[in-house]
Amino acid sequence: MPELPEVETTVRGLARVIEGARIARVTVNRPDLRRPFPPDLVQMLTGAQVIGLGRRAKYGLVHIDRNATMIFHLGMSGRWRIDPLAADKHDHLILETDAGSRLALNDARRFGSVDLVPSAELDSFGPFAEMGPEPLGDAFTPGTLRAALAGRISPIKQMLLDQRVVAGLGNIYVCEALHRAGIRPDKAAGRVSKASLDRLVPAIKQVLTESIAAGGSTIRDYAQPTGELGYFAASWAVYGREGEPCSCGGTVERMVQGGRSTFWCRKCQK
DNA sequence: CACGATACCTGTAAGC
DNA sequence: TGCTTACAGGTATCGT
Repeated sequence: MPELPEVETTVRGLARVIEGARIARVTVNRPDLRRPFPPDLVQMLTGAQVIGLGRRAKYGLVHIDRNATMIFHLGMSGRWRIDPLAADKHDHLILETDAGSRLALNDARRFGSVDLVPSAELDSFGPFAEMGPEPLGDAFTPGTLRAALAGRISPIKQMLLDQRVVAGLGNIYVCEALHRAGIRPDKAAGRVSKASLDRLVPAIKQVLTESIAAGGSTIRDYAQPTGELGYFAASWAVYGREGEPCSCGGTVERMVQGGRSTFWCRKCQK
């Protein structure tokens, strides 16, 4: 999926087109993604004005003037297409604005989701209720991370993917941040030194910030809503680079943790 | 409760 | 050219 930087660039792209606009027409091409669409989705969106966009972790938020918020998740393969030139069989939900723009939520694998909640109840929306801090927020510090990891024996890689520890990281940026901080991905989370966590937190913030500035990471089907590519993939130091040289002179390796690929360098990650 | 395995779904690339 | 297999940005759920 789209991890945090890709959702952030998606939300910014959508905002340019729908913030302040009224949704004139809603088309639902299938009844569900991972979950069924909310039964009142079409009724609530049709005629509503979009008053603002937002993001929580990897979820995009579309606030409308009916005290409601549409929450979308892009799963592994989701993306919004703005004014697509042609229809695609995976365009599942289409919004048309009164200004004539078309927005298509496209998701081949359908691991994504769309929910609708009263805006006042956002914090109690299921997935948000137990979520950890935003990695780019002030509440995410070496101290809070250290407290969250205390006593945990799972590998640090897997703990960073746990949205209850920190919310918004995915496979790519966890690999990249651990590499930047020089930490072995399979080290028990509770045994990562304070000095390492002091490097890890800024490494996470930097890699996310740099990726957002580059427009995210384009892989396969991810693109910003406008169709522009995200260029951060060119900056990956380890992700997807098995067998290639690491900048330290070592070699990037791949291992499997929790059924997912981890890319790392044993020479500079200890 | 923590943790690992599995399921969900389609597309693409690699291997034979 | 098929056909088969492995793998892909995530998360929910179900075992142990």
